[in-house]
Amino acid sequence: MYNHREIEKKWQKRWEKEGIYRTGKDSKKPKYYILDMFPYPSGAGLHMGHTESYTASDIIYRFKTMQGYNVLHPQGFDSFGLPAENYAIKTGTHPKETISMNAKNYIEQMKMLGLGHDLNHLIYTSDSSYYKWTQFLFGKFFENNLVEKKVDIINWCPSCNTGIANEQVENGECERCGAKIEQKEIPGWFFKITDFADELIEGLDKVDWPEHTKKNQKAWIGKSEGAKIVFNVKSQKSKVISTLEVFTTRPDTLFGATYMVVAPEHPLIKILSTCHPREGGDPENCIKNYNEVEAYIEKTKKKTELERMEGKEKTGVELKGIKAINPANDEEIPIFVADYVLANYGTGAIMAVPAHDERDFEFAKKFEIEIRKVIIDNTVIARSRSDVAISSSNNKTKLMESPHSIHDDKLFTGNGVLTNSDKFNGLSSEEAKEKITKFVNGKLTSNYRLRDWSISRQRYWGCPIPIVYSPKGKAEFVGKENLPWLLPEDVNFVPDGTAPLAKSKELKERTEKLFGKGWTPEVDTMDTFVDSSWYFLRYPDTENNDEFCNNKKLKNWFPINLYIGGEEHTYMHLLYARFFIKAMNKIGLIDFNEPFQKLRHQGMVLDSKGMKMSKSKGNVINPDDIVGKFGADATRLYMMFVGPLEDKAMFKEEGVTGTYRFLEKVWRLATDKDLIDCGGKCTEVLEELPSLLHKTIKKVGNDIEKLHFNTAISQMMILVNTMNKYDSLPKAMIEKLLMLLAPFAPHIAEELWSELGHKKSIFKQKWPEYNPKFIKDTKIELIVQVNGKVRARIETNSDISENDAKNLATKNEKVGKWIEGKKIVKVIFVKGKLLNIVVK
RNA sequence: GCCCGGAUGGCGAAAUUGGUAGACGCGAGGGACUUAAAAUCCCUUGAUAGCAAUAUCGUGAGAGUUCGAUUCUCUCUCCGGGCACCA
Repeated sequence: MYNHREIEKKWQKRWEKEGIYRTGKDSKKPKYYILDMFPYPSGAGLHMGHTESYTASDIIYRFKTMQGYNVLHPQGFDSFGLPAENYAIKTGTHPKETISMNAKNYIEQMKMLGLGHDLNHLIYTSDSSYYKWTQFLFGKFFENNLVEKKVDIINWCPSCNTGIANEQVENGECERCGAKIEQKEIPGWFFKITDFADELIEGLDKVDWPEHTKKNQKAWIGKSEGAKIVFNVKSQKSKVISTLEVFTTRPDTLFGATYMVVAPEHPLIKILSTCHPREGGDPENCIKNYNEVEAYIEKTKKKTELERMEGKEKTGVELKGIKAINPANDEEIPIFVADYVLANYGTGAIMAVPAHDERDFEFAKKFEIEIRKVIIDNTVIARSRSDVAISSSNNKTKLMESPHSIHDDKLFTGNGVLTNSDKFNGLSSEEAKEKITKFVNGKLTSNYRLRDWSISRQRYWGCPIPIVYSPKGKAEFVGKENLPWLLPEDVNFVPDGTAPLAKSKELKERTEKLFGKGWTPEVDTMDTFVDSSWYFLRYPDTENNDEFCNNKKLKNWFPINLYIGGEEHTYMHLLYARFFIKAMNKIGLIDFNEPFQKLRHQGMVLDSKGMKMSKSKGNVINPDDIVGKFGADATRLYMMFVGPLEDKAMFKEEGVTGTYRFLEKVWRLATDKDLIDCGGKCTEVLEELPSLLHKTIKKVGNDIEKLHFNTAISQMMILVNTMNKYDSLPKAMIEKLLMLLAPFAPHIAEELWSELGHKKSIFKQKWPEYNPKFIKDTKIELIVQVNGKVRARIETNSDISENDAKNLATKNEKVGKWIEGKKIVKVIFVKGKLLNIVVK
């Protein structure tokens, strides 16, 4: 009787004792690095999503090992982060303890699932032996000008009392706590990820990632090409008092710019708000309606992002007393402040071309600003031309005036041909972009949606930023010799608006002791995404105290062959990690520039009705319960069988029954049948089996390689169902089956393998090879179609010729019915498969 | 609104390059074994008509290309996810 409880425990113990999961050293075998996204050790433990993706990577690990690779299959914990800190605030338990307790539970669960991670080389990002190197890398970035401190408008979570990255804002709410995000100007550290924007786009071309993931990441970086153009700003006294730079993707429409807009946060407003004679200005040289403008700015500040989204109607206030000069035609145009222009995209100011931009169009109509058409729709021209040809008047000027009047208020946002643009008339948009930009001394350039990565967090449970400030306020790296720059222990981290580390006496004293009186420590900690941006570099060399990873090991193990994890990490983790690798490559720390050669996602695991699992809904399924009931092998098998890895999976317990039954069948096959030891002559013993076995060997191998685990399992089911029909079976055949099954259901495979008398683990066996000789079918069912419809199936030899097939088919009674009295127009023959007779 | 996915039986799904639609599993129905039940085994299971052989229809809808379309092209509908005034 198949008793999963007994055998799974037994083998888990034995495997651990024998250390079969340890990565081999200085192996001559080729390397394979399979990586899981490491978990945050939460109190809830592993969930079904982990079960799915970790099983997938475990199958790959065991398969590649059996194929003769030296496989690195590590695991660790992303153990810094808010939940443990919040829990500490609530209960007083130090995050360290929470983390270690939870991690212990995770490890037990991973063992329970039979996952073959090398647990002797675990990583905890909150361990000083790890974050020492996070700090080292920060120092390297600092020295190489890849990180800078700047005051910027950042997203501020008033509940967490900390700044957060753009990527971590959801619907205007904090991703972690749900509080409404405010915009706040605070100083903080930023990684210069935007320096790598182009490389981050280009690098995607050389990695094997899902196409949609690449597309999404590219869209997130958001490159758009256009020009930067400077407008002069003058006062009532006709004096140029300032300039306004804009970014536009449509410099070809410059002649149609009839007003300008600055974002409420734009510095120009402040600069022109007060015009004291003392500052060389006078009241005639500034914004005359500043009170009104200020009121508008205050109003937008109070608007939450949600409210801004709801009220799509354009609002704004004209900056009275000043005008901008359109550099193309020297016309004076009004300047507005309006919240439809964003402070942190482009230059925070736009030239508005209402005739050719939807938003500007709306705004201009509301504020009654001139809508000047400067581009004509090509396709309309083409149409007009033919109209004109009919009326035999092929005059270009006439064409441009009618049916499109120059001052009409139709909106057209596409590219076309220029009009009303002085000497540029008649040029295409493409040509004009370059020429007009040059004409006004602008610069063709690219702009990105991607922002620099704000990493400062005013939290306790994170990696301390290894920076100290001189008495004059100059920031300096603490130096490699002072790493790890320890997270202080004497901190009460209940949030009160000041950064927790600022309350540490020890940190302050440490800083003064090492650097001198008046020196102060940086009190912010790093975003936890910094920790997870390089963890995979540490795995090959977790014990190394002198380097983050030994150079030889870096050369051996990277890039990572396969990375499996959720699609939700496309914009943050996967982008940040790629940035880290590119930055480190630039500094010369590593010699590759893409970390993850191949990436695959696992889909979400939903409940049986297709709902997301959540505590509040009470529909969370705990892997422990399922494994307790059906065993790890049946659970693993089900998670893989339910559908393609990347698809969403609905978890149904009856489904696990199915894979459990399958394992019982395998068990009986190996224990109840007469096993024949027929040496090399097994193929002669039974008719259909050798062919099916070899087809199965081929399919299972290919499917694992493609991560099509569901079809690999169904193929094994077919084999088992067929084998089950026989009372006696060649022992070698059972053994091959067990080897195929081993990566999926390791415990039962190992148990039966040892029952068959083997002393050495099944995972030390070489992956079976198939013999093409047995795969080739000699007999086939030839499909005969008439006009594309299947009319007969004729058993025949697989190598039948077209002529023979045709004769066979036309003689066939069933086929005859359909071609009788008709003329055969054409015959299509697909060798070994199909014959299609086309009749009329 | 834009971007990215997806849509195949009662359900999860499968289908090399355009070539037998529905493999495999679940569920359901029937049968065998059993005093009985569970377990196991066998049969049936896309729809319609028919005792049956068989025929017609059928991969979200509509069109197109083709001897032949789940697969390729176009248009549309619905569902899921992401982004959201990106200049």
